[in-house]
Amino acid sequence: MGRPKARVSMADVARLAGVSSQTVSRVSTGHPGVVGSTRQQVLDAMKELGYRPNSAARALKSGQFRTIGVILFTLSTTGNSRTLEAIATHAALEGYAITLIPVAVPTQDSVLGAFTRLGELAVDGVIVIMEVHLLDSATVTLPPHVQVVVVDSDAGDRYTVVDTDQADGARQAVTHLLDLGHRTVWHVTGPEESFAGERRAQAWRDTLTAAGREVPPPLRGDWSAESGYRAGLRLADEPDCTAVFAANDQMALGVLRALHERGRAVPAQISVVGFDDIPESGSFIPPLTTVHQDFAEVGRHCVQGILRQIEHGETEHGTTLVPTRLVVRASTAPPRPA
Amino acid sequence: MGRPKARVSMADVARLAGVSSQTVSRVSTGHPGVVGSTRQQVLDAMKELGYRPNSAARALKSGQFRTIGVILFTLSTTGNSRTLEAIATHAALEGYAITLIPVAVPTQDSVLGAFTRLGELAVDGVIVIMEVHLLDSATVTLPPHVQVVVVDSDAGDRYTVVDTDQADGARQAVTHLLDLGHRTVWHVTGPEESFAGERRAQAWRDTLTAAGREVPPPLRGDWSAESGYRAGLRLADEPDCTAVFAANDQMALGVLRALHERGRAVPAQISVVGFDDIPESGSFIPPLTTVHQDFAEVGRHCVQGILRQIEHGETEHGTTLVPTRLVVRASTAPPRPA
DNA sequence: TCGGCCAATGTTTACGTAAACATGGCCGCC
DNA sequence: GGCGGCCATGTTTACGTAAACATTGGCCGA
Repeated sequence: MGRPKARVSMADVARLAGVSSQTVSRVSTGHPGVVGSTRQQVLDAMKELGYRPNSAARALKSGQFRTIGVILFTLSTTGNSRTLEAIATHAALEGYAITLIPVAVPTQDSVLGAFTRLGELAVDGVIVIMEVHLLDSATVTLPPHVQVVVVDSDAGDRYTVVDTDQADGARQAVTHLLDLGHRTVWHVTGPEESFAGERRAQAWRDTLTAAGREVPPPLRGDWSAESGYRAGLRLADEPDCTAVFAANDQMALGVLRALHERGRAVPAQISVVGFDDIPESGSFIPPLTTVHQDFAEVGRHCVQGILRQIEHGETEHGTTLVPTRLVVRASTAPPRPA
Repeated sequence: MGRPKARVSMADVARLAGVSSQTVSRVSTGHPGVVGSTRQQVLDAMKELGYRPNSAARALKSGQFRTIGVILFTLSTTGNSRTLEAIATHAALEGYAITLIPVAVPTQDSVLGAFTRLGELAVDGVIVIMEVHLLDSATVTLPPHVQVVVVDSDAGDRYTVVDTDQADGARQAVTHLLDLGHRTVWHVTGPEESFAGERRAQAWRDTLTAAGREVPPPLRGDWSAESGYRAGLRLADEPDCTAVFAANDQMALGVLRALHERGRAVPAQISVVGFDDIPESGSFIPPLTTVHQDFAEVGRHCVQGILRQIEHGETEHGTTLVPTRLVVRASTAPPRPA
């Protein structure tokens, strides 16, 4: 296909339509003050030439890129990829594009690197999906006019933060098990760098304490099913253990397998609750009782929050918590009478 | 913080350093021909002012955005999000940014819409992660100079295509089961719009036929664990069924649950093989034998392919297949002697 | 009837960068 | 010792768009 010309500019359209390029600009941006017949001529010319506005020129002129950057460490956790998807969808709805800024390793340095690169990137705002104690605001210099929204953090005083209500979710999980009659609840935690994990663990501890129950030693996991399996093997050896709260569904899956291999029936002998409600959790053996996270809602709030800052200049920080909901399936039951 | 100035331009740096803005440009782009002492002055001035190059102006001048667009339908499948992650990582390595273009529904219209929007987006190339029979090249007008690489498609004659070697993976799965002594292998397919699913099914059929075995009717799934569960319930009622090949791990999970509920032991009575090797599959009950897909490699080839086109103008199309590998775990065994 | 005003459109300019071209000073060679 | 050439740096210009300002021409009211 012999391409007629590398790129078609407003000037080309203007020439063909017999108007000035400014009139083309007015048509292109939908400004008023162009009479119908002229507008139509311009539109025809645009179509004939296959005109597309040059976004670089627009951005240069307006200082706005209509783009949101998303910094994240990994897409391999359900939450991150689902949140990103929701962000992308809502941003597209508002006419914003998403630029992905992957950070190879979750260290302070690489996050700093991402923020630095950001200065050169064409973004109006940034959403950070990451544990934020990695960000030491004192050493990070954000380019001016770049707004930030953070997921999975407690930095609500410095940034706008959106997150799932981790604490309430954990509380619901533990309360559900206590209500069933379990004396206490064991916990398989996330990795210690994770704020989400930390908060789930804290709420687990608080709920038990508030109910006057003993707090068993937590078992440290790393979100992976494999780590859940290792924890499960140890739990299977705890004669007193009748209820487990795993900090995510993958680890719960590992716990289920360990208990199954050790011949500990779920839920007859031991009840298990997860966190996330990944699509597969309803197909575990047995189907998992878990805490549902609304990632779509988190993504929606992120975009909403960043756009409020970008477009309306609002800089009021604060934390938005998205509610969770316990989904009761078949992995929990009252404890077997001793 | 009283921001000193909204944005710092080369002119500002030039003024402070006492040089011309062109010299600043040369330092900024790393061009030779600037003597050490001058260079240092400029660098100092940049640092003092917090100068960051304006990417919009650069793009306008150079006609290159150093950005790759990724069109995809959903991030909720393991494959898509893992592939995207690899693409983002490799693109970042090459100094390219990734712009996400989510398509709400996988219809021809919305893909067309994405391509149209693309014309206005600041991208040098596009990677499409999607079933491509949705793309009718006759009606799609791509902006000039935008290159395309496609995942999950057979359009190798029109585009550069990168994909997992679906056929070989399925062949390995089926052969493994036949080698164990199973007379034939049942198949739970993906949705019919999926090329990947189609090809796995075709290879399953071909492998059985080539071995002179009977081809049982395939059971249609939709990638979800739930659909696998439904298929599994039906398979549990097939007295002849001793081996099942599910087109992905999620459906295999559903099959496992159905068989478990119906009291059909895996692998003693029925062997199950999946596809994808998601991280959790090693923690299924029992741990799943499955076909490992190297999404990282797919992503790498995508970026490599698109950059070859963008930077070297190569337009030779073709298909790159990334090899798969069977991971044998505990869900397969020889059939019980009749 | 004519001045003024508004609506439609045209002209100029600036956004920040970098290529292309221009300048000036110094060094080496004959 | 003079001149050609080259290296370091400066000046001009263009990329495509859109805001700000300028210019038409027609219509309405006094």
